[in-house]
Amino acid sequence: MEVFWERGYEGTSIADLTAAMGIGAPSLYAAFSCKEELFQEAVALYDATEGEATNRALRDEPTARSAVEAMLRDNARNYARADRPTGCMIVLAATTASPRNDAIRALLAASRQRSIEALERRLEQGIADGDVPAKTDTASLAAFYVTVLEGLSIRARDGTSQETLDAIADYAMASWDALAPPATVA
Amino acid sequence: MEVFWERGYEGTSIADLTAAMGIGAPSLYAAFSCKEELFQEAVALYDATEGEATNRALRDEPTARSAVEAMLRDNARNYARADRPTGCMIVLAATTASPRNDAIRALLAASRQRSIEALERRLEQGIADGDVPAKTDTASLAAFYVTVLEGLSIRARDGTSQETLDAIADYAMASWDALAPPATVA
DNA sequence: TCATTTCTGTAGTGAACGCTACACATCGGA
DNA sequence: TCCGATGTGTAGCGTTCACTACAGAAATGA
Repeated sequence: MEVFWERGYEGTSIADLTAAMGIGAPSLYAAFSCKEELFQEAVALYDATEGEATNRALRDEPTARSAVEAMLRDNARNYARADRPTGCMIVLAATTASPRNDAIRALLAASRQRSIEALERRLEQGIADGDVPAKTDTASLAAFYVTVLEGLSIRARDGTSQETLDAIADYAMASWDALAPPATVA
Repeated sequence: MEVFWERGYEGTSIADLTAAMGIGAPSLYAAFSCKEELFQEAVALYDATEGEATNRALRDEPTARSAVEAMLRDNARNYARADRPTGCMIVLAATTASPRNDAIRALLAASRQRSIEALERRLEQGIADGDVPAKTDTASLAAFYVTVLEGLSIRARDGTSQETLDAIADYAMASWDALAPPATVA
């Protein structure tokens, strides 16, 4: 998973993977049918581990605002960690691809789409809870915050410091306060 | 340039390029010494053409706010155009790479860094002009808007509609109004 | 018209790709 | 101790990669 995360799908060879695992190619193919299936398993592992920060924020935070803020900040902290690849694997590992590998790109695009939809549902829950204005365009607002989150992955991969990533999250949350100030909630 | 833009550096083969150009490999190598140099020329062409929207916004718009807004909206419109690859080549063509091609990734990262610095200088000009609060952290604010811009490339590549990209730009500008309202300018 | 130069299409280089056949080592159960 | 099964290392499969030698076509200048 970490090799795919660091180098992307097309930038990772089977030799890279077997070297990282300390096994030979036949052992790898005894466990996974092909490179594509192995990548899918790596994505599933990534979702189950690194994706937990976002899931937790959307599930456990009391308000939609704090959920969005926690999603940005917790991921920003994870993206800049020095002990592993920077940024988000789902965002970085295959932004472009040869037509032969377009299914891989589409797989990650679908995962990103699910992130938008999960945030959108959380915003709708906020409307139901009364902490988000009823007239809010939840689809667009969810797209905005996922856009910032995806941009943070590029920033992190380019070496932007965690302090700056946090400042970016600040600016993004300022937008929330401008559009959905608590005072206007019924 | 369009092939690299669509498929990325590692996703593009010499055969893809010669097919798109309608020439043979020897003709290509008579004009460019290697794949990497050809890519650099494609990036230079991209900067000179597609980069003009951002340059124009930062150069010709009267205030820092309108410059940022024009940068986001003009690029958002370009990113979603149906007659060519979606999103920004500089952002998408090599977010990750094999160690062998890391120079390519670093080349694009340096170009992205220049975008942040160009925006930062425009914000400083806004302070000098009096349309940006003097206490503004120009480095962080520039990083924020470039983060949104880079996120828009991911969104565009995932097929997000131009209307939604525009709405995302709206939210990003709402952040400006929250942090740097015109009323507070001296 | 012809010699010279420039270009291009064919064909193929060595290396790296994803993937696999096969012999051998290792190990649990009888 | 022996046997069958499982798993691994070596070696190599066919293909594609970036890149090039070379011969013939096309274009240029006298």
